[in-house]
Amino acid sequence: MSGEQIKRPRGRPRKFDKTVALEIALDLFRQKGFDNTSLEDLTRALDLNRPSLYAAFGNKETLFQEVLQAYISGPSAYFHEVLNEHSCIEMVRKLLIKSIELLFYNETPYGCLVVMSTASEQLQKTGIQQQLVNALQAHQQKLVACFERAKQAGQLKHAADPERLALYVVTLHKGLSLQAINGSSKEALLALVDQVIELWPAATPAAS
Amino acid sequence: MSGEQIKRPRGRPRKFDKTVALEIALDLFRQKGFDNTSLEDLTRALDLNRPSLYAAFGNKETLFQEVLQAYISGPSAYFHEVLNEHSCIEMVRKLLIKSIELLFYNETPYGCLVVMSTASEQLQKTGIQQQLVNALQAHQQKLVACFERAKQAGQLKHAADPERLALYVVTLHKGLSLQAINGSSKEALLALVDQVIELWPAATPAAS
DNA sequence: TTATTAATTTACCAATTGGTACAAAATAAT
DNA sequence: ATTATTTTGTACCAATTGGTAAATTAATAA
Repeated sequence: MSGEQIKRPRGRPRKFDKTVALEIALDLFRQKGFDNTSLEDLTRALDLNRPSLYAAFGNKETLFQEVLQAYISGPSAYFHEVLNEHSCIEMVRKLLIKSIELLFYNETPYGCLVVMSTASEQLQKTGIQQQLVNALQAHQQKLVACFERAKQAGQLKHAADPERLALYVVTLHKGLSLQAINGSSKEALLALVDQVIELWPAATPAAS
Repeated sequence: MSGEQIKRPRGRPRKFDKTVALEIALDLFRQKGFDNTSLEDLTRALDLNRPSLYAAFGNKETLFQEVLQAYISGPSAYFHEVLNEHSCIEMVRKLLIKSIELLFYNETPYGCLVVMSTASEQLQKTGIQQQLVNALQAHQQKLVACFERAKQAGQLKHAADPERLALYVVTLHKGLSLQAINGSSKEALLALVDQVIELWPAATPAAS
């Protein structure tokens, strides 16, 4: 029974698990956005008091950043995973569908962490907002690259403009989050994805 | 010279014009959203003190509602005007283009009043949010009706689903606002509209 | 047992929030 | 002139915000 002995740190042990704390905080931030999630909301949901939270995470902004990291590498990892799809129409489909699944992973649809915090003044003046925008734009550029490759490979209509197409997709992507918050059903949004796919400018196969 | 004599009210005259006050407040709400626009922001921008504002508008929520009414019947009147277009593809184009023009009517793009306030807890618990959502859904239904008529008139592909198409359009519409806030240029967004129009499932003319 | 380390708890802080009481000022009606 | 009416200006309020100081508790290392 000489199990893996975890080397416990020196002082009083933490009452809570940082990882699950981040998950709970994520849910809060997604539901209410950064500004509307108060320290009181956080400490109540995490069942710890303010100094503990500050000792563990610094302050509200740094907490948000940790949450954001967990969000990126966790629930919204699909964001980058889909880039590996071979067919670009399939990539778009997966991107949108996974986004919807994430929005509805809980019965009451949570918003998107990013979208729900776009209006935050605090995130704006601390530069976190800009950091987020940059990440989104980088992702958009990756989409452009994908579409360019797809065009070379003859997957897209020859008139297709990769740049425009990427903007089109990310605009839809963000729009989905607003629709979910504003009461569109999961089914309706999935149907919307079908619509997008049907309209997709895939190269028409050679005349039969 | 017996010009139209304006019957002045009884007491001390107002220092400010309610109409322009609403316009200024609109700009603030559009930039910062409901929650992040403080009473101090408002009174400073309107150059009046709090009691005056409260005497004239009730409180922050009722002020917002008046602003909203002014917004609906003013800058975003296009919202309903475009419904009168004969061609439904032209309607969609106008809807999206006018939306972009509104977002960029000032050099620094303001957000959409609605989108910038989706995360507001205050608007949620006062029911104003729901009221907004209802208005948007009513508008969406009008789009559905338009597309149904267009389909009858042979403007749309016979496989087109008016319901899905309407959701598609409003999702793009809301997405535009987020893109503007997140730094997309007016030109890029206008190009996006072209993209949408090119993909539009218009009925293919009879084979030449 | 004692010292060290790090977390918890309680209590507090300054700043900001939306909102208001009350007196002074400006106008019209008498 | 006086009164009635309405808005303005000053000063204030309770509640909430993000954040912290200091003492206490729980663990390990000596």
